[in-house]
Amino acid sequence: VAQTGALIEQVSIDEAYLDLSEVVARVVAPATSADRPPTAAPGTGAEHSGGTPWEADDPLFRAVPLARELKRRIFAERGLTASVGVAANKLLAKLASDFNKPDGLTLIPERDKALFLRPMPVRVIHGVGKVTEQALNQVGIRTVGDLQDYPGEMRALAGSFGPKLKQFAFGEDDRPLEPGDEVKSVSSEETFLHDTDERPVLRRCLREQAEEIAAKLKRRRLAAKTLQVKVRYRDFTTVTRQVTLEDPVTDAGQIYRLACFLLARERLVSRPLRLIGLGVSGLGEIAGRQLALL
DNA sequence: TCTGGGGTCCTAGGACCC
DNA sequence: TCTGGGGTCCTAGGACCC
Repeated sequence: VAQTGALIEQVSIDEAYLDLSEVVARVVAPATSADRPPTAAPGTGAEHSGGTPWEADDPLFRAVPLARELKRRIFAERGLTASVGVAANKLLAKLASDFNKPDGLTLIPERDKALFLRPMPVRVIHGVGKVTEQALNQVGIRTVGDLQDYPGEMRALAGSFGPKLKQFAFGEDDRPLEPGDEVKSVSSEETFLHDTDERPVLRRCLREQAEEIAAKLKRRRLAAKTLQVKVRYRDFTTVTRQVTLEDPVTDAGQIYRLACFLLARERLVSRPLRLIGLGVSGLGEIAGRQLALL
């Protein structure tokens, strides 16, 4: 699929969005109806043929053979099944891929999307976690359909995510694919088997974490402006402290020393720790030399 | 579920600047 | 200086995702 020239956004180690719109435009023959996968809308058959004309979904159907081929290749080369969702945007594609999990191929047609979403719990929407779910439940919103019908101000329920959430509820999503692979932060943390405040143990741990982080920075030729330490206590309270540096750091020694300095200054190891961690952000290309402004 | 690890993005307050 | 407005950067915490 990569060879087709599709735009790819890698989300994680085993998940990615592919924009096949260019590719599909070049595909000659539309898929035959025999090639179509089952569409996902549960209990919604042909009864709503009005609205969006069927032609709008044509590009989606054309992508299906590509999705099949992708699954076949993954299995042939890795022995792994994969789930693929075909839809007109990221939100729906993700939902579709989740729909038939172990080895699925699901298409959500444009003309069915709002209806397809209605019976689903709000939690299926990307960006709605435990807290937002609670907030929505509080006002009686349980399904995406409830969300669609809710007349109130979404901002009050979900903050700045509110307006977007409303759009999502109708299956509308205009987020572009982001093919870049820039890293914004690098971190390392460890939870101990037994809580500890023994300095040698903590130091060894920090040392390793600093080295891990430095190695990653080095690989990407990055330097970090901000360094953060994190500790967690027995009661699970978690505290972070950070410093922003004048001169970005790159090497393990610097990172380690700064971490020790922060921990000491803030007296964070006054009780045994369950977790200790280290992270850097404010990443930028390593300064080879400062170029003259011209 | 006595709660891992590596990330991204948002929020809110404060310092500081013009 | 009993007190504006707009902006940036920094800090700490938290929601969410895989």
